[in-house]
Amino acid sequence: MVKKRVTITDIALEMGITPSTVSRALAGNQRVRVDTRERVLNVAAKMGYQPNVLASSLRSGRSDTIGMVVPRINRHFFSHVISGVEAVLNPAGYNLLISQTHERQEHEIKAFSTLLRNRVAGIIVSHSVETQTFEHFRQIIDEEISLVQFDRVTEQVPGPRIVNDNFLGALRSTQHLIKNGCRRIAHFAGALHVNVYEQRLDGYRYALEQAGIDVDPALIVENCIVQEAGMEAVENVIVPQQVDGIFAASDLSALGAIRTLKELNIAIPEKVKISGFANEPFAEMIDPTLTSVEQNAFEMGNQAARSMIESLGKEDPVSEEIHIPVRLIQRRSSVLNNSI
Amino acid sequence: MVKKRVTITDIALEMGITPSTVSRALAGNQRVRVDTRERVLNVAAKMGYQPNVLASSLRSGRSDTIGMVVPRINRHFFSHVISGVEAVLNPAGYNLLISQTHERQEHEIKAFSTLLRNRVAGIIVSHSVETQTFEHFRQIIDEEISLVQFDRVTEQVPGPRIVNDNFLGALRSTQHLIKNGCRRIAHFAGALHVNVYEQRLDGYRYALEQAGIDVDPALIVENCIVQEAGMEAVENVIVPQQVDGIFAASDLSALGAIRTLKELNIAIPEKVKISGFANEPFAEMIDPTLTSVEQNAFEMGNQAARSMIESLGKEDPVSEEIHIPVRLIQRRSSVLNNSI
DNA sequence: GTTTTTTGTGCAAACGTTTGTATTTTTGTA
DNA sequence: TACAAAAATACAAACGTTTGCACAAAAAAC
Repeated sequence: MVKKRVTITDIALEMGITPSTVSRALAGNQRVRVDTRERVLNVAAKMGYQPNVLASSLRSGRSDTIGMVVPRINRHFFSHVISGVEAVLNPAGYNLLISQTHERQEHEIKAFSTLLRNRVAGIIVSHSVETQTFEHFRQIIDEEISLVQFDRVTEQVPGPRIVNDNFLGALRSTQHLIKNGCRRIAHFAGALHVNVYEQRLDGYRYALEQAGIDVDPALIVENCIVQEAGMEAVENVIVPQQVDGIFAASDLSALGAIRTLKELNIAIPEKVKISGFANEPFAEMIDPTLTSVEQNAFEMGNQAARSMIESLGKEDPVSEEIHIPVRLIQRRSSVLNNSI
Repeated sequence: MVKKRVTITDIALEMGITPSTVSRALAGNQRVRVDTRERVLNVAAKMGYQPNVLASSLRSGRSDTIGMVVPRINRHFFSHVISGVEAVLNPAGYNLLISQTHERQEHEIKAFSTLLRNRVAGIIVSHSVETQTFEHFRQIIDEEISLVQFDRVTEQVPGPRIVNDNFLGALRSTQHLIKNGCRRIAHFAGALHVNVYEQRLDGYRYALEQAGIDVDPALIVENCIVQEAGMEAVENVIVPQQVDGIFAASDLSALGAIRTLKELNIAIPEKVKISGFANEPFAEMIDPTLTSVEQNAFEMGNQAARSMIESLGKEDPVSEEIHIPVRLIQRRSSVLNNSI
């Protein structure tokens, strides 16, 4: 099904010179005369030459393809990170090979394998929620392929980690609820072995402690990040425990809570104040609008790409952690008066 | 930066056999004895062998990488199509190389070039909004690379086209407004050189004609697909023209209209009924909830991938058009009583 | 027991580049 | 004009596979 394509040998034959000269001319090598370079470029263009990246990478041992492994491409946050990575990598001459894990470690392992087989120069990854062991990173590290982690990361693997300031976001968010009069504040947490949810819980705890409020374990709802979980939590925790504030680690569970509270005619924000996390697009569209912590996914992608490019130039990976600032966006779900 | 990796030659040396036998064993070739195959597999696993796709593709002339070109990765619709493509392609052993055009034809051309250089087996593409000429598809066609178009497509390029049933969606949507009592129905259209928007306009027109309602050009607002455009259109068209129904080609412009109408205290759906297109996640979250035409992006991706795989097996491309069914979802923005 | 067929391996070339080294051409200098 | 130095080009090997063909050993047929 594939036609034969024009190669540098074809160009060389056409011009009566050698493939090596053509190669050097195309590469902009200094050792080829200016006018021959221009002639080569002309003939190449005329013949519709497209360099064969496979052959080039094979011979040179260099690759301009970066692999990216994310839980789900079609999640708002991740698709924006991807976009941010692409925005930096493409102009720099790199391509992106993308795999999704669907939150399965098994798929993560397969994805790594595929990327290694494709001889990517580096891998940008955010762990699947299942991922708690890291032996499958061994091969990447052993083969000295640059590795950049973002969002869901671990210190057990070397290389740069690009993360949101989850702790600060949670801290500010909880402080905001306290400042607005909440005293019994619940937390909808995620899976606590994942760094982002652990840190959000820490921020929540710290805010309470600073304010002299006891942390009540009964008010911490684990694995509460989807809408349905938020709904159930209202029945099981919010109402029985007489909660007056909710800091949700996810906008979706916050949404679930809002919906159920509205059904029960419990006034938001009068009776219960709510803030979420991620500032999903719907946060400003629902009624009441949802206070949330904005995380700059696009910028996170930019930074991940920049760290990757930097890593590619270095011998040994630097295991720094880079924080992308977050911002609390106050909306009606947590503020009484109409001043916002 | 890249360590030397284990090759089939290393395996062959280790076992005292020949690289060709190793190659055949790994490929599952019949001509190699069963027990040697198993021994090879064992040694390969033990040595941590990862086949070099570059070398393999270079030699065999075959590629298991598919390129995908979309306007924007981080748009809800496209990210779901990508996900759908991936869901079919990955299990079939293909990889996805993704580029975004940011709606620029110039980037589309560059993306094609990149994919060709990477010797992809096929390209799945949805045009940028700028794309009105198609010479840059020439090279893809000439090199006999499989091409599948989706959503934004043209008949000027051969190969399968996977599209939503835009006409039917628009027809049903407009009929729905008519059935609910609207007589002066405006249409927020997109760029009419793009097939999807053209077809939505056609569906709108056809519905009016069938109902014996004159099509008033003053009620057709072109290039009205972002929120701001919807807002402006309320001031410029909806109010002055005493419109009682809006069929928007985009949920975003519908949202803009809703917001401005609410500001002007014009009751929805009592005074103006509205329906959008795409069924974005926010459609069921805003107030009032937005009637919209659901398009199955994930399924569209599945189908695009299936068509691609099919194309790869064929000599000549079949230029069929495959329609993904759409569904009108009735919500409060267009229906008076509470029965929905 | 010899010949034919089958089965399993090995050999070597090829895919399209890049790149170290050798060779030729050009340039500069005496 | 001759000669060395510098510049430009050519040669050939290599990257890691795949694959047609040759070949040997084993199995089957006579």
